[in-house]
Amino acid sequence: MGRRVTLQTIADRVGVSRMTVSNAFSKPDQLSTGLRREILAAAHDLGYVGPDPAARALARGTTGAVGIVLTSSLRFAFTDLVATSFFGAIAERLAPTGLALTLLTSADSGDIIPARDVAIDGALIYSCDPTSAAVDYLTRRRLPLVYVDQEPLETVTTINVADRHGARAAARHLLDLGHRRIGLLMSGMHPPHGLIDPADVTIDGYAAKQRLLGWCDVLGEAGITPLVARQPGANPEEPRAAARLLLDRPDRPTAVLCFSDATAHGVLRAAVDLGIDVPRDLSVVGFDDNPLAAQLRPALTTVHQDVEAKGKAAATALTRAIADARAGVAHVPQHHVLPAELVVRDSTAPPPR
Amino acid sequence: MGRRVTLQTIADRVGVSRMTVSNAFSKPDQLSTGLRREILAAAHDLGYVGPDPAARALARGTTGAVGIVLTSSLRFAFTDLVATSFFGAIAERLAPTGLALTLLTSADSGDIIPARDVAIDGALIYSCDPTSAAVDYLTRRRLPLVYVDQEPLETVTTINVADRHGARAAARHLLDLGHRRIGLLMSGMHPPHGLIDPADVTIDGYAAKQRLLGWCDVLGEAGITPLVARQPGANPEEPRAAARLLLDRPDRPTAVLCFSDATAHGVLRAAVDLGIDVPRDLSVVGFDDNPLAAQLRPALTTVHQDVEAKGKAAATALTRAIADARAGVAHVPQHHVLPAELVVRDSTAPPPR
DNA sequence: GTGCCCTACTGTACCGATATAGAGAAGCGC
DNA sequence: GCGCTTCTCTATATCGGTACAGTAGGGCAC
Repeated sequence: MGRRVTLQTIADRVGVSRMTVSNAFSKPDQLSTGLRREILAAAHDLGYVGPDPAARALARGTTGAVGIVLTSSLRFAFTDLVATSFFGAIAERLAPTGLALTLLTSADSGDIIPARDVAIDGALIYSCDPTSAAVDYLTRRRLPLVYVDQEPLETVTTINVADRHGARAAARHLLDLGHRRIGLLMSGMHPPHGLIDPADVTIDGYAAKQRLLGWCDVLGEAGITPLVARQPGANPEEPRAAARLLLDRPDRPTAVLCFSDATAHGVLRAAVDLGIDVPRDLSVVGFDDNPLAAQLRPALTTVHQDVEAKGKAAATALTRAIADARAGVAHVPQHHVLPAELVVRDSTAPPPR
Repeated sequence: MGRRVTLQTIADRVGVSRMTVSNAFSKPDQLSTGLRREILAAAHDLGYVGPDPAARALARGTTGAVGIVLTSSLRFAFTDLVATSFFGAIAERLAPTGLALTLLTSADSGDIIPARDVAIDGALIYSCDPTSAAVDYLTRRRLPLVYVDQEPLETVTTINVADRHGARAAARHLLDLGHRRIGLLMSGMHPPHGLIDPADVTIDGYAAKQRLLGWCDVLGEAGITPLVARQPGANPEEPRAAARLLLDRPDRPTAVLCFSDATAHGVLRAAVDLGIDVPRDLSVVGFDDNPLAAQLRPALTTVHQDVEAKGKAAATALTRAIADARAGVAHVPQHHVLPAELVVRDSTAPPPR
């Protein structure tokens, strides 16, 4: 059985040095056209496909792929419209650079840590526990990193959305309409679930925390104590159930601020179940302005974030960080904050009298 | 400036051979606990993070990542609910094996071909022109491959859905209800668009072809010539416009068979625009049974495919092919066909008289 | 005490490329 | 004819690991 075909095989066949064959593939301007043609022909003849990516990665020190680390349930990452739009924007932005995108899960248990074992040139850390083993490895490996929707860290480039600002605007909007009994509907995998004290909210994720803080900034100032419910987020039916914790009660809120459009959708459906008219009897505010928000009925008042721009910014920041690293230049961490703006549609109105 | 820390650095420090250090990380049972602890401590001390993935990939011949090749617009791949659910199912299935998933685009122009330059252990070929350069490289590299929703090829393991069968069921359902004037709404990026002859349909993708064939099998048998419209698929507004080509005419169809639930959604919205009642005045059948189909109003009659199972089957087939390759066993190509079944909901009824 | 196995570790030979410096020939100005 | 640059191509030294075949020493059976 013949050995595998490598550069050397071709070099021997053509009678040139291995380096020249390498150049024929990787640096065409380093050799004469004639010889190059001859080499490529011989390569084709021998069934050689091109330089082995793994060997090239070792020799060059670059792999041509960047990672994106996801902690939260994979099911969620691919079900959530906001997440998928974000991935799409990144992939699209990365395509012309030739970088592939590798999905790295960060299950914290076991010793399966792709982030440790897969070769990449840099990574995006997205909606991911920053203390996870995966992030730890990447950091210690000194790979170029960009944090997205994570607690800002001085030393790392971050991309964030003005969630707190947006949340404030949402809360203020309800106050301006005259609402005083206000419910908050949070999302999060870990207990406690159900009706809870705002102070007890175990926060999952930086964005969730910022949104809650934003609401409380405004409500607190107005002396309002909201009613808070919390639900595990992945399943579309769960928000609907959680919403009833807020709606099935005599002193039910006249308005609900939701962690996302998906949870808001659950509230709308629960309202239908209960015969509560939105916005006449109940105002609902979402978050994200995902593609469905405008199509819901009533169209959802929500806080818009530009996911497309977020993906673009993340991809650009990462490619820049990688370029800096390659050039040996010290990378100066940057901190982008993208706007989040209230979009008033048809799901909010003054409270019933 | 000190050199990078490698296994050798640690070996020198501890006074053992490099191989022993390697074993401390990769084969713990090959050395005594005490020595191992000492080595790991020294490694930690020196800031060594673990074996370099690129070097390991070269030495071991495996990378810990598999690719998924996507041709169709990336925007589409991340916008389409069917595609994203599929990715999710794959990622979830892959996670416990420790394999990461690398998204490989196959832009046919230029020499940016991640599939050629990124090291992977195997790949899924999904909704992708089988003649693309990316697929060609992967094939010639003799990487384990699995084709999903592609024209079956004897020599490669394939995963397909019984699209043609499902399409037949959909068409038969309309005939059974009594429909005779039937429209088809196809999706495809390439011209011609608009109202076209079924024979002129340039097919994009194997699935599209199978669906069209299935419809025509049944309609042809019944002596019915359908009215066919075609639209570029990515944008949610486009089906709505294309639908009007079928609906804005005196002899408008009493029923429309749609390439996907997304296009069916467009038809439903066009019907609303035109004041046409579904299903009283118009029956609409989708394809895929995506998560939204049941939530549309009226709930969509459609052809269900189990995307979750498709992802599972794809991931399993690929990991098996990779295992076979590693073991040096000849891989016997398998051809899975998953069921596609009609789900009758509220968007179909007998034609108006 | 001899033979044998087992454990723990070592030495050498790759894995398949690229970087970098430099050698030899050709072209050019003066 | 001399020196200089340009164009091609070569030689050597990595890149950072892992595989595999040993070797040395200790324990055990008989």
